Amino acid sequence: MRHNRNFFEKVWLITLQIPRGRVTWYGAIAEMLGAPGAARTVGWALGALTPAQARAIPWQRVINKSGRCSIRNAEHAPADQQSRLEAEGVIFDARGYTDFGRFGWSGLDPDEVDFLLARARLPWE
DNA sequence: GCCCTGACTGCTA
DNA sequence: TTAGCAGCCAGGG
Repeated sequence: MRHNRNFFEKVWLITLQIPRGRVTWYGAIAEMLGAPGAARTVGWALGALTPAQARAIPWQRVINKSGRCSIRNAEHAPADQQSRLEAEGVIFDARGYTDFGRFGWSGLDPDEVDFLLARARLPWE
């Protein structure tokens, strides 16, 4: 497949598809984009959102694979991300872990990703 | 093209 | 169970 968008934009488009009250992890998004080892780059892409863009992208629904919030951003602390998710109905235990079995997003099939990247627009486009 | 950075991961101790 | 560490990869300088 061939896309004109850069990796960051692809990450944002995928993130937009995560339903309210569901979460996924960095590596899962990287895998959907055909770059299984690029989990760190996914985190970087979300960190690169401007404050205005961050209001349009549900970045809080992407957490690390262990089920915890690992955000490191000047604008937001892990506790902020967790409370945003709790406001959507995601439950965390006392140690800050959530259960992918209950709140995990099933993700997109390769053909769905293909269609999305070819057709979807980012909110500010 | 080389080098550094980062909201990650999986393995080892 | 937690901590450290090396590999990971796209962008930017």
